[in-house]
Amino acid sequence: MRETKQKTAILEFLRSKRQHHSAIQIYDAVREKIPNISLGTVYRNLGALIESGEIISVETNDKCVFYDGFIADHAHFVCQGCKGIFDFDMPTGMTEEMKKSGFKVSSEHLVCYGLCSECAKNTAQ
Amino acid sequence: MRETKQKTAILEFLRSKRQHHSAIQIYDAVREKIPNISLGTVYRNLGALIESGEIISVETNDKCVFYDGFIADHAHFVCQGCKGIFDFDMPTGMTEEMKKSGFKVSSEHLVCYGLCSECAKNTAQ
DNA sequence: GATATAATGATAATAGTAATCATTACTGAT
DNA sequence: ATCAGTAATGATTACTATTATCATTATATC
Repeated sequence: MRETKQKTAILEFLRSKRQHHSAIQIYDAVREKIPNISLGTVYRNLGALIESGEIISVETNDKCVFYDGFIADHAHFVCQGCKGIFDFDMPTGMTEEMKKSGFKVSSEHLVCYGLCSECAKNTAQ
Repeated sequence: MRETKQKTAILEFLRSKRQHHSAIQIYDAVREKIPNISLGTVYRNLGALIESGEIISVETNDKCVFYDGFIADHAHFVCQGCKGIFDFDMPTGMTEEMKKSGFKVSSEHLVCYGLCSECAKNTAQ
């Protein structure tokens, strides 16, 4: 995998923001640095970066995919009110049962849905 | 929500098989009973059944969506070898941290990736 | 059974992502 | 530093899964 300014810009953007971004959001952000970057290049690099383990992706219920440059094991919470994505520690001891069955777990994706503290406060009457 | 033979057939199929099926697989299976059912109807009913909580959906890494008529809380394991989907108990005590933060958790989706016992055995040299 | 209307089948439309291909630009050897 | 080989790019087209549209059909209520 060669070093290109497009790939570097995408990775730097994802690492600079502790948030989750869709492919188009990344495209828009990177275009400020590389105005003529192609959306295809963004998708190609996101795929390659996932493949190499430099970023991860989060798929939410409504078929949206978000990319995350923070790769330490963590769970995601999707707020159905404000649509925000929040990080949480991954619960431990989760894969015990699977390992017992002889399964080799290479990654685990935990996404929870509900209301964040703010939205929960506002909907309570 | 009205009772239709299309909806009944979809739900019965999903409940009869303890496996996970994509929309097209469901379409093909139900077409044996209702040959002229439309794929749009399948999608419409799958959406409605998810909405009403009668089935659940599992999104895997490679953008495939599978539907599951077994709705008791459980985690999914996707084998990257044979592409099979396996069920596991959902680990307990998982949402403690989220609840402590004032978050209201309504559902949790845990998908793990790796190799099932069979595929792990075959790839070990 | 007649009526109201939700759901259907057929089709077209959309959105997100992947493939194509000529051109550009990294990288390693000279 | 220059060059050659080739991986990655931008522009575009193609694809696939899903959703919307709409006239027609079938379900539930009276």
